[in-house]
Amino acid sequence: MSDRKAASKKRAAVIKALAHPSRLLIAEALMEGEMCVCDIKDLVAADMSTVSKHLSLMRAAGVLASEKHGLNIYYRLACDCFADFLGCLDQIAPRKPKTQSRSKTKSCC
Amino acid sequence: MSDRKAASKKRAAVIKALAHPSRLLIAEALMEGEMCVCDIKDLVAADMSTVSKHLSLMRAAGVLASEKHGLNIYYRLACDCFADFLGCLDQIAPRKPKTQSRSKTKSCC
DNA sequence: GAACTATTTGGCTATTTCGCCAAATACCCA
DNA sequence: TGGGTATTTGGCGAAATAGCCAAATAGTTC
Repeated sequence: MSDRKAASKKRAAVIKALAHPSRLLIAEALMEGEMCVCDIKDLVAADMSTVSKHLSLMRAAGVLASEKHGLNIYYRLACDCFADFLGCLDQIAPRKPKTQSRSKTKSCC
Repeated sequence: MSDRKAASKKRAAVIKALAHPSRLLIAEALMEGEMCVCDIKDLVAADMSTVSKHLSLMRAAGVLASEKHGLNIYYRLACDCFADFLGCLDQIAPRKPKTQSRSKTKSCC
């Protein structure tokens, strides 16, 4: 695979790491601060192994970092810049559907 | 599906719309200005129908808008905020792998 | 209106992703 | 060392996605 294509795929992988409802939820929660896997499991309400795989994927993409404290493993965002990332997302798809002040026509930016 | 879950899925869909090498390439190109489908087809070097489906998906997610001028249909970004979005991406996964000034260890933010 | 061009849609197969279960691993503490 | 807790990994079936071809559509020009 060409360098250019590999880079393109890597970049897409980073986005893919957030392109799933559960993973997006995790990323949003981690903006508040780090969490251990068991808490994240409660947050997304899925099987432990499913959550673990989501976290592994996100870490592999460079989106998350993890660290062990005592018995638990804590995950946190690897990058501060997600505020920008998610801010843009909010303009296109608001977090709370009912709170949308304007009409149904998507009025972005 | 609950409102909350639907919103979450919609938000993920927006990100998904960029989570593919070809679609990311298209979005990056459109930051320079609008393009017609045939030019985009040359850009991503794929079958016309494949490109069209990518574009439809991105428009459905609210990422792109389209307009007809003469014979051609022109697509453009529906939102200015992608600069932030992609700026964050650049911090995690640089556009050009070789130009990476630091060592291989990912030093984000 | 017929031929032509640009784009979209339908249908199909191949590939990838998802999420559960069960098993494995890692690590702490008695 | 051995039991216990937290997390990861392997495997599998189900669902979603990708990309090609062929056919349909829309709109233009003659």
